Amino acid sequence: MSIAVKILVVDDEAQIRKFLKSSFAGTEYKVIEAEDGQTALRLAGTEMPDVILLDLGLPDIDGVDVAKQIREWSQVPIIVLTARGHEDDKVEALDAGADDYLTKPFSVKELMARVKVMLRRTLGNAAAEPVVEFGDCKLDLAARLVYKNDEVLKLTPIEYKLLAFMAKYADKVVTHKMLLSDVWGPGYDFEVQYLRVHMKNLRHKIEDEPANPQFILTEAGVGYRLVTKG
Amino acid sequence: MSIAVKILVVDDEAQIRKFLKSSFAGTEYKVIEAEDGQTALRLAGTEMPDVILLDLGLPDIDGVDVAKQIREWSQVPIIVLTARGHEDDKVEALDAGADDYLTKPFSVKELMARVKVMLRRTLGNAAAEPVVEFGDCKLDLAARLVYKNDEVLKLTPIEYKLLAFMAKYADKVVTHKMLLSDVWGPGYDFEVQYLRVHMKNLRHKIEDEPANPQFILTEAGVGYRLVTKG
DNA sequence: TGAACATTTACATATTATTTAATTGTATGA
DNA sequence: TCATACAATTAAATAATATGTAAATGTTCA
Repeated sequence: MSIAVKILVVDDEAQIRKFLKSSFAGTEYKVIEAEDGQTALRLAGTEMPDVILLDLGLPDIDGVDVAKQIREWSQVPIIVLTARGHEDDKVEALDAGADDYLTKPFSVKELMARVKVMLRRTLGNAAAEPVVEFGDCKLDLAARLVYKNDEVLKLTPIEYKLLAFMAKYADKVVTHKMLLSDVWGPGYDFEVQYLRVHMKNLRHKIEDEPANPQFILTEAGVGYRLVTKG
Repeated sequence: MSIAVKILVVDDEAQIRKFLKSSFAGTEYKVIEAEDGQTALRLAGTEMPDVILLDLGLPDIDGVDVAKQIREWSQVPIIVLTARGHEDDKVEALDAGADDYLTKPFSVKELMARVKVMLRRTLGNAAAEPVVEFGDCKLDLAARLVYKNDEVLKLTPIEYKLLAFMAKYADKVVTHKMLLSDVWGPGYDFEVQYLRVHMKNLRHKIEDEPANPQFILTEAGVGYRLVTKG
């Protein structure tokens, strides 16, 4: 990656913007700033950032709407920043198309890691691969088969659908709602218990240590995330 | 993919035609008949046979002339049948464009062999034959034949279509819907019971232990999968 | 008409999904 | 820090579906 990666930071607090800008100083990243939703939408279009860090508490437009509007024309990864106490918003934002979230206060280290993961998806391999790998598992979407150590795993239809959906959003957070609507259809948004049971069963087939999952991670109160980085 | 090999038998003796037809019954070959030269020329044009077995003693046109006329526009292999005592004619026929000859009486085995040689010459080099193997079975898509331990299996049309479709997607899961639409056509998407019955019958012909299938695997709630790799 | 094949029916078995309930883990405010 | 409420994991029971099978009934074609 020779050209600098452009990060759009959207936050109304100048202090936060400054903090983030200095955090990325001296790295391969270039930070541009927006202090409100209007500016964010404009810069998202003109500057073509590689990643957007979006605070939800903006003075003019609701952060969720900003995410929604950007998603209408762009696939740029959006990482949502929420303050503790306003955590309901993040689920809404994820449903609106955001890719990941961080709760303030967060460590720079973790932020960097999340940004890197997002970039690997978009810059690394643009074409959607028909095969997703994680650990010693391999998901062949074309063949509709899942392997663990080159042996075909026996998954039920629901288990497969759940895994395939998470794989589609590899390394990104998928909300309960997204999973429930995709697998069970509309009207099942609140049957979170279904997810818990099936995720447990999935983990027992995929994870080496189901009680300490390495691939299917729980995002408490939000959803799940399939980790593919090795 | 070629359909069954078509053989045009040209002979004025109904007994001979019947004999040849029964000889090829139950094989990959389909026999059509002509009892005189006129009919032979017409069928050679309309039916597009893959091989022509031509008796030289025809009531209306001289067999040699039939061969000559066909050669004016077609390269279809012509095997001439001559009775002992009229063996001079065969030289003439070969000069006229015939490819091979057999002297009556001839054995079915020899006839088959000669036909195969002819077919290899025309069809063989056309394209590498698509063959799918699994266990001790072999599916020859070009010849439309299925072997188990080198013996030809007798499959019904539906059974063959099902197997061929699964072979096309070898080692991948094919859904009930895919199979039903391909074999029965649109509008049969829900007749899963058809599949169950025919798959059971297929397994009884292909599998060593139909109750514990090794090749035609069930993907519960989804479809089936033909395993071709060990 | 008989033979080969396809469809339909009925039912035992196998596989999945859902529900329930007990337990453990985690976030958060006093 | 601790208590508390909520969320998540887990196992086990029950319900719902899917599958394989055999056997009866149609259908087609020579």
